[in-house]
Amino acid sequence: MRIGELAKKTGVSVRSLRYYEEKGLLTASRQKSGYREYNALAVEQVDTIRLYLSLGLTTEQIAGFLHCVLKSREAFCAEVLPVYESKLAEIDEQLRLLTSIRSNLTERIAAIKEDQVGVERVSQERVKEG
Amino acid sequence: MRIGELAKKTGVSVRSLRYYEEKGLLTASRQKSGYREYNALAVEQVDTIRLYLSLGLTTEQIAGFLHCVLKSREAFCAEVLPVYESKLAEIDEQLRLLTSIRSNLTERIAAIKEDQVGVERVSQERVKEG
DNA sequence: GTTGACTCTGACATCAGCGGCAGGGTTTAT
DNA sequence: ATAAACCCTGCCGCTGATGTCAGAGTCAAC
Repeated sequence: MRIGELAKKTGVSVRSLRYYEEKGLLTASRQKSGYREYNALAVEQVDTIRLYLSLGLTTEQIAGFLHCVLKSREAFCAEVLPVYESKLAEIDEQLRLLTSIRSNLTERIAAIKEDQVGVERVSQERVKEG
Repeated sequence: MRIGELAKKTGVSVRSLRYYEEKGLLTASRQKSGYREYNALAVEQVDTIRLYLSLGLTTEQIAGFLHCVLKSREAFCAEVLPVYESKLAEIDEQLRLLTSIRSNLTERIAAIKEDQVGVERVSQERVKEG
C-alpha cells in the first residue's frame, strides 16, 4: 500500500509517517515511481510506534529497541527496561515539580480570595456605617 | 545601576533581563551612552517576575498584570485570579496525563520483570533437568 | 489527454525562554 | 592611552513531533 492508505488505516498523518522513516522507525520499499510501498505489517508497526510515543518516549529512544520488540517480547530486549526506568524517573521529577507549583498556586489563589473577602467585609461595614 | 549589576544582584542573566524588557516586563531609562539604567526598585521587580515565572506563567500572562501588582496587592488586580485559575487547570491536566503515563509505564515495567523472572525460572529448571 | 488526487523532497514554522556569538561602542583602571 | 571589562543590537540555535507550503512528478479515471 502507499503512504496515504497507511495514514488512513493508522490515523497518523502522512507527514508523521515520513518523519518516522527519517528517524529510522519505519522503512518502506519504493515503487519505480519513487512512491513508498508498505506491506500489511506496517499498520501494526505504526501502532507500536504510537504506543511508545504515547508513553512519552522520544523517537531516538524508540529507535534503540523497536527493531528488537517487533520480533521478540519486550522482556527479551535489554534496551527497553532502562529506557522505561529513566522515563519513569523523569516523569516523577516532573510530577514533583508540577505538584509543588500547584500547591504554590492554590495557596496564592486562596490568599487572594481571603483578601477579597476581607475587602468586601470592609465595604459592607462601610455600607452599614453609611 | 547598569544591567550587569542588576544581573548580579538578582542572579538573572543579562540576556534574560533584556528579554524581559523585550516582553514588556521591565523598563529601563538610558544613559547617554545608550546603556540601560536601572533604579534600586528594579531588583525586587525582577524578583517578582521570577516568582511568576516559577509559577509557570508566560511572560505574556505576567505582562498582563505586572504593572498592577507592582503597585497594589494581587487581590486588587482583576487579571491575576483568572490567570492563576487557568494555569491551575492546565497543571491539573498535565498531572492527569503524567499520572496516566506513569501508571502505564509501571505496569509495563512490572510485566517485563515478571516475564524475565519467568524466563529465569525456565532457565533454572533447564539447569536442574540438565 | 487532461483533470484531479496522490506522492515526492526540502524547508520553514511552531512554543518560549534563554544561550551565545558577531561586530561594534563605552567606561574604567592602570 | 591602552587594555580589560562592560554594554549595545541583531540574529541564530535549541527541543521535538508535526503542520504546512512550494514546486514538481505520478497515476487513475473519464
